[in-house]
Amino acid sequence: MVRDLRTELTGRRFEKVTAEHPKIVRFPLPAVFCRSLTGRTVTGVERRGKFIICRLDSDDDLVTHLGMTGHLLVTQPTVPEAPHTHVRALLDDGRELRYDDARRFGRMLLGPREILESAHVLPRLGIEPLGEHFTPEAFATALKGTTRQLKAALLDQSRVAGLGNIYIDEACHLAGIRPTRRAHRLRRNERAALRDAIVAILTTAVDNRGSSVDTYRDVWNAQGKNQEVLRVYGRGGEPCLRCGRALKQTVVGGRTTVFCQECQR
DNA sequence: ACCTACCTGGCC
DNA sequence: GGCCAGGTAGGT
Repeated sequence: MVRDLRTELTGRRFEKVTAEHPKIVRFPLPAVFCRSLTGRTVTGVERRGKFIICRLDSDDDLVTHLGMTGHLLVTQPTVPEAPHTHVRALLDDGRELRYDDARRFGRMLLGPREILESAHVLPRLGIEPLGEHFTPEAFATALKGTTRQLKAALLDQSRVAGLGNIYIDEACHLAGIRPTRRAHRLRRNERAALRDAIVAILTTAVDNRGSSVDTYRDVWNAQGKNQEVLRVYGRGGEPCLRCGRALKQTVVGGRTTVFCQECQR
């Protein structure tokens, strides 16, 4: 999404902005948010964990988290709006940036980077799994000092940033490690395998333009195709693609979890 | 470190 | 009607 937004939005100016729900537009108040965004030009688009960051010429950042069901769409204004559209921003090329989110678990924030980071508006985030610093040593540090189950530790955004329910199950299966293991008990070689699996799973998912398991859509409202290559997520009770044994479905870290009792130890 | 709440929609 | 869903955030 960030790559597509970078292409679509960099150099574009926001002409007219409307926003309602203060639950979605969390900071500042929606009226101030709209006023501050109007007339601003996007200078770049970045990502940190699951946060999408649009850099503006005002030195503010427009920060978006999609939650479970959020969509950022770049569309012609003539296209009918999704039912739960909360933010609209008319662009200087005649198109519109829209945020819709049925469950309203997502949010948008606008302000100087330091303010968003300092004032507890944005949470503390851990290491970037697709960054150059995601070494076996850094991964070991991230998993050190927690007795939690491996999956619960990986869901913790302050340890590794950006992993969620789908890709954690996928990476654990690829690495042959049970998500129920205690995070600090992994052997060095297991951690190395898991680190490589995380990078591989995420890289493939991005190449495949995301997992449209349910409502995920890209900025042009198109589905990804990574859901077609998922190994375990959503396949509880079905045969493991590696060994054929029925995949086990349980709950780990409060989330539905699927793994292979044969291939994952 | 764990549990529940927050929301709507889709499925059974 | 009840249950489940890509994710936090806040209380205990």
